[in-house]
Amino acid sequence: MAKRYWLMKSEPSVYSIENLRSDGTTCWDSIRNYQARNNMRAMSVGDEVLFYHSQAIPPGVAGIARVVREAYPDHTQFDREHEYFDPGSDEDDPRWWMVDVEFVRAFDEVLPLNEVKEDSALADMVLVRNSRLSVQPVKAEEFRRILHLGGQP
DNA sequence: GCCAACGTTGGC
DNA sequence: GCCAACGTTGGC
Repeated sequence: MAKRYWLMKSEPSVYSIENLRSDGTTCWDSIRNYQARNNMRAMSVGDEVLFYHSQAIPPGVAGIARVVREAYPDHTQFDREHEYFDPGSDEDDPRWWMVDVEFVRAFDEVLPLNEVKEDSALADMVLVRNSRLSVQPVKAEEFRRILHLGGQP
């Protein structure tokens, strides 16, 4: 399977690219949206991820991560104490899944969403067309274009 | 804080 | 299966 590309959103006040830098690797838990979950289940080890800061000033692409573990059940759905506990999920047939990603690098500066929106080559990005989806596919040429706009080699 | 866009729930 | 009501996301 050829390498694929994705974009994953995180609120930096909760978990930023700098948190990922210091952790090295993290599990992408607490996703409770079927489309986002399906996208995570389609990921392969080695796929590259644009790490996006939402609810930030400015919102935008903050860096790059890489998938290091394919989808496995999200433990938080079974944790009664957890905010995203899901009483409807069966341990033998879990509803929610997550992947592990590792830090690759941070952009020197966040590439702001408005610059993405202004770039005609990126007009069809899911990010531009459906601003709500938190885990989304990115085309190879879109990924390359984002890196270019973000000042990456 | 507002609100548009989207997703989910539940009555019928 | 439709659709109104409600909830959430996320830019601004």
